[in-house]
Amino acid sequence: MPLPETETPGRLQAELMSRGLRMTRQRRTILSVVETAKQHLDASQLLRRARRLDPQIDRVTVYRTLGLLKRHGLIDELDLMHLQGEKHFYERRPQRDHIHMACLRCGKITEFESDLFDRLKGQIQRDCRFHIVVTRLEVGGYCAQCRTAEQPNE
Amino acid sequence: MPLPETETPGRLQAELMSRGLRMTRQRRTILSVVETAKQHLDASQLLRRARRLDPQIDRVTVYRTLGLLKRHGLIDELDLMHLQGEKHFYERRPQRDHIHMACLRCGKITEFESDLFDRLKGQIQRDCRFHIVVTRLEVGGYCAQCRTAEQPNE
DNA sequence: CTATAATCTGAAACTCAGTTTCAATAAGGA
DNA sequence: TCCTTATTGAAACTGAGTTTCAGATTATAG
Repeated sequence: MPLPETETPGRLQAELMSRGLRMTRQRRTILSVVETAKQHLDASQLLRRARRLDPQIDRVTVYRTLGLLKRHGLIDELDLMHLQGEKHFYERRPQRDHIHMACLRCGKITEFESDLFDRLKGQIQRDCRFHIVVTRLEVGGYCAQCRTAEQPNE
Repeated sequence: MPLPETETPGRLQAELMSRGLRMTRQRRTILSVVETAKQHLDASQLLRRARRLDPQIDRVTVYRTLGLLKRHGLIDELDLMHLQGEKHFYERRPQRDHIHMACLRCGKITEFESDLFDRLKGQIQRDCRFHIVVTRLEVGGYCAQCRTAEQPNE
């Protein structure tokens, strides 16, 4: 259930430039990796890919650039139910929020958009007088394939 | 917006016993701390409280007991939007799932139950043929008090 | 009421993700 | 081009959580 990829390449760069941030060689490289990623990547995967383009990049620069993108609301940080340790995964902030479902058996991550989710966020803003900046809905369970297979032994 | 506290004390102990697990002095102590906690506690807070009751308890036992409770679905692990580092918080699994809202300014955590959330989970199970085991919906933003105060400087 | 076998605990060492520090470097406006 | 300021990289550090293993404890069988 892949979502449509509608963002134009170079968008992150343009966003950061327009906010008066310096565009360094390292940032350009990291941003291009984030923009072209087809799956959710963690910091070390991002570093590895950035180093293929520019072997001199340090992991500390990756962390700093991720922090920058987070603070500017350009990417979202995911836990994906901590299926694989405590690391975080990143994705460009989508036009419309979606839900991440993580299969506890096969590890597959599925994304899902829903009107009910949009309405729920509206309800939170109204009923709790809470101004939403970021949301994270993660669901752990068993996907259609694994549901029908044998059940987990614990 | 505190939720009603309806669980009976000793419930966690009874649950683990009935599943054939050994009830040690340390586990009893840690479970009683989890059961009587009025807020979301992290592992080190839990350790400190457990040590007031039994100074010999080691942090490794706290982590192991938390893992046990998680695996048995008796507690839920929360990130609370990583407002205070990377640690996790714990709460007894409630009868009905709720949403955690974290104020990015004052750090207050608010809980919220919603029919729309229940319906959304139903939709996920049906439309995605996904068997839900655990959900985590966390929302970051500004609470009613902080919304009206000056806006954050970044 | 022991003896026994399996489980649990504590202490230390370790892992892993992420952060801090600070001197050297690079960006971009004057 | 110069100059100020932001950014980088390398190393050391932090903090949460895990592994290891010998010794202690539990539940149970006799």
